Amino acid sequence: MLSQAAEDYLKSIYKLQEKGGKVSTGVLAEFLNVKPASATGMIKKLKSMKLIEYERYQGVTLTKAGKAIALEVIRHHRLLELYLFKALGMPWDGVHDEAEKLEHVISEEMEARMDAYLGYPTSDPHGSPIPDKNGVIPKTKSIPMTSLQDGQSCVVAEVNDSDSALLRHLGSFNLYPGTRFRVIEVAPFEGPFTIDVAGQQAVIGREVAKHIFVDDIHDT
Amino acid sequence: MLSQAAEDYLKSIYKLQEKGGKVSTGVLAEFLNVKPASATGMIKKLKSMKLIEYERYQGVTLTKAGKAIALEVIRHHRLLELYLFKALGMPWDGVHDEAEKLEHVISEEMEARMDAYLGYPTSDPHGSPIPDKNGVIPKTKSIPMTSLQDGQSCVVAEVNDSDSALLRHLGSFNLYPGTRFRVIEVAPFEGPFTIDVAGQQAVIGREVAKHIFVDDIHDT
DNA sequence: TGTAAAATTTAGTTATGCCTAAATTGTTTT
DNA sequence: AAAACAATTTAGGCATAACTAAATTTTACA
Repeated sequence: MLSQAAEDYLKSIYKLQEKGGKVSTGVLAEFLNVKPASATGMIKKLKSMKLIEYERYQGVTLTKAGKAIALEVIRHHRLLELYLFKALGMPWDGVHDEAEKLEHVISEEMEARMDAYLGYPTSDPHGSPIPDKNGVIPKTKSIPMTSLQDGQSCVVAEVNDSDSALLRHLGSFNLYPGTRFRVIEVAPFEGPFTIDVAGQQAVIGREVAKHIFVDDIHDT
Repeated sequence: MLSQAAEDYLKSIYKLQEKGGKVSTGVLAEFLNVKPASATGMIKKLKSMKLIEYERYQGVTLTKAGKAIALEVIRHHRLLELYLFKALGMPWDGVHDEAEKLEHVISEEMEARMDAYLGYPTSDPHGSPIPDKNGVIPKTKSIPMTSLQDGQSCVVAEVNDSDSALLRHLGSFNLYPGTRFRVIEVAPFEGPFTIDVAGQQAVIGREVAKHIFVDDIHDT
C-alpha cells in the first residue's frame, strides 16, 4: 500500500499536469507546502515505483499506473465531499477538509456504497467532475467567469473547493453550481463584476471571479 | 495532535485496564501486535505527555486526560460502526475494520452529525456501549454465555467485534444483539451448547460462547 | 558567450514508530 | 539465599518523510 504522502504527491502532480504538461519540482513543492528538497526525495521514490517519469531537472509526468492512483484518490475525495454534503448535511465549505483526510483511508467497499447511495453522481458539491470506477472523467466545457462580458447570462459550473472562506463568501450570494446569474456590468481596468442572482445584486472582485467557472452562456 | 499509534495505545490500555487494573508492558505489546520493547518506547512518550501513570516494571494506568482520549477514540469507533451499518448498509462483520481506520481521522463535527443522524444511540451493532460526548458509558449487566444452564432463555447483549469470521458464523444462526434464544442442552465436560433460535437449532462451541454476552435470563 | 540568478539536487539532520539483541530487574524454585 | 527463568528495559538500527545548508545544473541576460 502507498503512503498518504505518496498519494498526495500523485494527486497534486495530476492536477498540476492538467494545466501545463510536465510539473517542475518547485511548483510541486509549493503546491504541497513542502520544501523543494523534500519533493525531490519523494519524486525519486515514486520513480522507483514506476508511478512517474522523471529525469533530473526536467520535471515529472505520471505514468499510466500513477495516473490511475491519482484518479482513484480524486474519486474518493469528490465522492466523499458529495456524501458528507448530502447524507450528513455538512456545509459545502466544510466538506473539503474532511474529505482530504478520509480519502486516503476508505475501502473500495465504502467507496462503492457511497457511490450507489448517491446514484452514481458525476460531480461534487463544487461542480468538480467525479471520475468513475475506471478513472474516466466526464468532460466539461466551462470557462472562467473572468471572460464574461456585460449583459451575458450563465450558470455556475464549478468553483475552487479548497478555500473555505471563499466558499462562504459565494454562499452569501447564493452562488452555487447550477445557479444562473447575469452580468450587469464589468468595471473597466480589470475592475469587479456586478451581477444579478435571482433578483439580488452582488459585486464580485476579479480575484474571486478567477475561481468561478461558468457554463451555458447567453447574451441578453 | 496525537499520533494514530498513540491513540491506539491509549485505547488498548483502557480496554485491558477494564479487566485487571494495571496493564503490563507484555500484555499491552501482545494486544497491539508489537514487541515489548516497542511498547516501552511508546509508554515513555505517553508518560511524558501525562496521559498515563507508569513506574518501571510496574505496569501502566491511564490518567484522567489519557482516559478521556481513550473514550473519545472508542466513541468514534462505535459510532462509526453503527453509522456504517445503518446508513451505508455495510455488513456487521465488515464495519470493525473500516471504523478502525476512520476513528483516528474524523472531525468532531462529523462525530456530532453521525450521532444526531443515529438519534444519539447507546450501543453499536455488536452491542458494545457507546460513550456519550462527555465520556460517560451506559452501564450494562450482561454475563458470558458460558455461565448459562440447560433450559435457560436469554437475549444476546454483546459480542466481540474484532473477529469477522466469528461474526459471520453467528450471523449464519441469526444470532445478533437483541436476539432471544433458549439453551436446550449444555454438553458435559466443557462441551458445546445446543440452543434454539426462533425455532432453529444451533450448536455453539465453548470457544465461540466465550465471546457472547447475554442478558435478561429466564428459566423455562 | 560568459556570468549572475534561479531552480534543483545532494548531503546530512531530525522525529516517529517500529524492530532485534543484549543487559537488567524481578520472581520462583530448590 | 542462590540459581534459573520470565518480564522488562536499554541500546542500536531501519524506514518514512520532513527539514536546512551547500553544491550543482539550468536559464536568462548583457
